[in-house]
Amino acid sequence: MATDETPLQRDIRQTKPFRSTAHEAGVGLLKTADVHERRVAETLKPHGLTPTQYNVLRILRGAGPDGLCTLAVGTRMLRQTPGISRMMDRLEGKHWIRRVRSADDRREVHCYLTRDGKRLVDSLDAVVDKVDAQAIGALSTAEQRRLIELLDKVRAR
Amino acid sequence: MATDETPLQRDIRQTKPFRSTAHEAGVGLLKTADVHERRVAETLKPHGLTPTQYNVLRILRGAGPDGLCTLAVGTRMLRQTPGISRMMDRLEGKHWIRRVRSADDRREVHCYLTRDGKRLVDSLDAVVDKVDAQAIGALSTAEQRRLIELLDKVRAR
DNA sequence: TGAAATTACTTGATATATCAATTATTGTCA
DNA sequence: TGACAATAATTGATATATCAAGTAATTTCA
Repeated sequence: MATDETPLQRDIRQTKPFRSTAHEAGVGLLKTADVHERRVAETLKPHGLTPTQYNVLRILRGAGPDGLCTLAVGTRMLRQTPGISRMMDRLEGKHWIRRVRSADDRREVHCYLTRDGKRLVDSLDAVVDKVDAQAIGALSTAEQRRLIELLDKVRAR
Repeated sequence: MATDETPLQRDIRQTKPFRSTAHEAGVGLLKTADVHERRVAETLKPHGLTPTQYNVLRILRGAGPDGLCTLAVGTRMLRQTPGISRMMDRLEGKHWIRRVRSADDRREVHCYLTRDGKRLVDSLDAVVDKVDAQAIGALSTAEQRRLIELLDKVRAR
């Protein structure tokens, strides 16, 4: 009475059935995110930055000319990133961002996109949109909305 | 004409609307996976292992007494892990796995779970099942199946 | 056969992630 | 006020990730 192999089982070469539907969904979530992030990483690679770096630059672009202090960037990131200070060091080293200690609260360090940084992120919009369109485009718009909804519920827990 | 803020926008404190539904889904996927993996990591932490280490041990348990050679483990992992050799070094250092150079093909190194390793994974089944049940349990079984299906499609691309 | 390609790792160098501890600054409130 | 707590960030130590290059064993096939 062999049940049919699921696509996920094939993807991770797992011969035994999943212990529960919930477990299969959890595993599928992690595996799919890994696949998706790698697609994005591959796209960004020729431009010399990682998904995390790209994420920071986009956040700073969204923040506009006022910039954002370091920890505030951290709370907006797609992946929790404890080493954000050092990450900023590297971004500053590449002249994509600039940092200034805040005048009103001298504990804070405000981060801004430089002209170079802005130019870089802007130039990446097209290619990144394309990855999303291709990868997520496997789903119809209605399915995409359904996926968003289901993921919202999982996070809300 | 401010559109309503989506749950994802709140989660990543993003004020601007997403450029496309596909992009929102991609972002939601990565964010949700990060949240989920951290829940799992938190559960495993008191037992002294990371999600990746746990993944390896489970794969080896599934492989049974014959074990699996290093690269075969790699293809089964939830996250692509180029540094698998060194990861195995560490697992061996903790006496959770054992490695033997294969007799028929001396390029291969077979990895097995030790008794300690087996005992450890076995002891973790309950808690890990519980995280999945709690986190993914935000969805009904039908919704879980739908999620699995949608994720399958994204990976298939 | 035997030289060349392929496979299965291993190793070195560097980037990033994680956690704990530390510093500087600001907020709280007895 | 002034001690104490809380906040924002940095730093040090270590684990893990990534990529390129190297090594040893096996295949391929002219």
